[in-house]
Amino acid sequence: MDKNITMQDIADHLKLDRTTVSKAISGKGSVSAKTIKRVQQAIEELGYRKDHFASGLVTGKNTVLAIVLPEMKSGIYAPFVQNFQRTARKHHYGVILYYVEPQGDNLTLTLEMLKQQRVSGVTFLSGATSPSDDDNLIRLLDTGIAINTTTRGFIHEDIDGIRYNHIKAGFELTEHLVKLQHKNIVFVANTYSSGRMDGYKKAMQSYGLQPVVIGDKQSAVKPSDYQSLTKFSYDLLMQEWDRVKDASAFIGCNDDVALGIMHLLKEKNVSIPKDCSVAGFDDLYADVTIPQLTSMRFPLSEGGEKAAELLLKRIHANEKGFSTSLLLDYELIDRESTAMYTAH
Amino acid sequence: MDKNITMQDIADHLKLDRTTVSKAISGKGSVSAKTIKRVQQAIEELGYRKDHFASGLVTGKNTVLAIVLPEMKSGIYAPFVQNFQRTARKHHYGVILYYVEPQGDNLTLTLEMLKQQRVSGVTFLSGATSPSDDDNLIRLLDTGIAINTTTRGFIHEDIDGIRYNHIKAGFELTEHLVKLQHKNIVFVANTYSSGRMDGYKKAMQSYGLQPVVIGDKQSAVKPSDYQSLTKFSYDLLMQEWDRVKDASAFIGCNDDVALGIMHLLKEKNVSIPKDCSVAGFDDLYADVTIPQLTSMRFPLSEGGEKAAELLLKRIHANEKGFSTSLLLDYELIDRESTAMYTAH
DNA sequence: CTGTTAGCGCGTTCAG
DNA sequence: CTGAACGCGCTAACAG
Repeated sequence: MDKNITMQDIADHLKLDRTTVSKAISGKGSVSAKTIKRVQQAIEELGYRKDHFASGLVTGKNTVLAIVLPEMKSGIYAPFVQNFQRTARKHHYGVILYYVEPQGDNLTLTLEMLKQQRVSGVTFLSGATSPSDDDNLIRLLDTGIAINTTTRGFIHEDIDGIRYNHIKAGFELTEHLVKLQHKNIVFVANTYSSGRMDGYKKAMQSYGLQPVVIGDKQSAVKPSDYQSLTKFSYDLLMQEWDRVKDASAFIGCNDDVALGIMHLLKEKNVSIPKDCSVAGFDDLYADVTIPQLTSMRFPLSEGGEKAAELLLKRIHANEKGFSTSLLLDYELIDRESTAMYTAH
Repeated sequence: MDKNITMQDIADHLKLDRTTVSKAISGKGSVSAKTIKRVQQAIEELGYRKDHFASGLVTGKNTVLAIVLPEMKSGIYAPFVQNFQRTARKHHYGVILYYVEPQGDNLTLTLEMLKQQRVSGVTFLSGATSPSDDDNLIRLLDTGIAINTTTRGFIHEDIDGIRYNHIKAGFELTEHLVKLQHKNIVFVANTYSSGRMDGYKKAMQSYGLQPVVIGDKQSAVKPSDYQSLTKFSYDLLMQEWDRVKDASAFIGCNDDVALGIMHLLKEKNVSIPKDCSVAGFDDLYADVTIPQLTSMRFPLSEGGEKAAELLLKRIHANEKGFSTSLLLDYELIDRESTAMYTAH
């Protein structure tokens, strides 16, 4: 009754061969313009839709992309996944998700499943793979699958890369505060010193200001002792208070850290942003802080979109030999926690 | 060279017919125990792995499950998705994700893609479908796909449901505070009065205490005026302060609201939890508050696991005619923001 | 330009 | 119990 109609059906209806129809649709073989028209019309009439799945069996590629991402409790990758899917959907591609345990051994299984499903392209998110997996990724290329990664260095000329400009983000946020007349700006780091801090230092130096970083190296308070970076930065600031209490602005190396700063300042009755400005990175908690936190928004949504686009591009125009590398910028989201410096 | 070996290969190797091998593997037709052994051995030897994709073309079902979820910026569903995938992977099923815009019209496209991909089962998350879509879901059943939903009422006897026990959660959290000797417990609601509030009221009454709810109906401060529930609850409490300042405990109808409460209490120099306890629901921001917030953890991870299991169960034992309905419990996560009541 | 002949890898009839 | 035959829906190499 509601049976799906196939190429055969439209071939019968037109007294043609199914393969001719196939060519008319794909445009691969040579078909007369007239029959192409007829086929197109019959397609409309009968409401035919090509079965990509069946087609996948013979071509070896299904209209599906995949994301491989690390198992984490945070769910931080949600915007990436969402925009990746949205972009894929525009091109009528589905999106399969594979989680891998960092340091786990299920990447192998994942790669098997990718192949089995005839996935056309896959993005490996930062944390899902390490350099030791690179050989496997390169081997995966032989199956004709499109590949890219985020936050990884160059792996292969046929693997694209998406990176984030942490340094520029650090620079811009610092510059923003400098332009608000702040001079005494403290950066609260983490033992893992990312490019964000480098950007901060660069900005401070280029404006002739003295960088002050706490929490980067041998502070008595270590983030590894905490399950929460917020509490870490709170305790850190508490301990280093004498050293930094004259600061008119704090930058947390991420929003968790920035929140710890805010908590401590409130406790010290330092008004934000009247007496002191606070800013962070990632833009995760803007809506749950009072005042709302100024933050450099991590371009995850954009990343998802670009990743899918890169895959699609490789799939449709399969030129080989050059890896494109995208460097995505953060975006300053200026909210209530930062303001013009005022002397007291 | 590295060619995938097929049933044909193992048939050749055993001088058998391909279809006999197929039967030996599936156990459907009748095959001698001896040849089954031989086949199993050859499978090991040659490293054969069944191609589920190809098999999907003939059976009409691929070893893939799907989740349909609403496009939202929050990414709250991440734990659900992650555990769903983890469960699916155990059974060698893949997971396809489809986002739909609430009130958008791409659900139709999504259902088409589900069918095209020969998805074996699908979970529709709360917010992705509304009662007006039910006819489409029921029609989808005809394709032999397994279906369940979360936070939806009964739809069809062949569609399972997962629900969350909001009332019990409200009750338990309130009871927890009562057992800490609190008597004056205020519930900060939202215009949408969920079961959480009902549970609160029920608990208060059953302990002979007077429920006090603010923010539920005609308060001058309306959540719709805010993009952030945190700011809403902060302002609300500010305005109603005279009425509730004697409370020894506050319950926010979710963690966003609870954070607004915390912010205001800090500003009023009410010490948490010494002078006043605060608790919330969902357990989203535990690690970024100081003190850490006591909260009823929303069983999203469990939901993901159960949803996948329900699908798998329907797929493998295809009995029809009874819809199972799961009611999942929240879990009290007792942290620093709640403490025994002490008179001042 | 069209149709023929072969598959892709597997499942489900039927005879033998 | 085994094998032969047909089909899932589509693509790709040839001939006509």
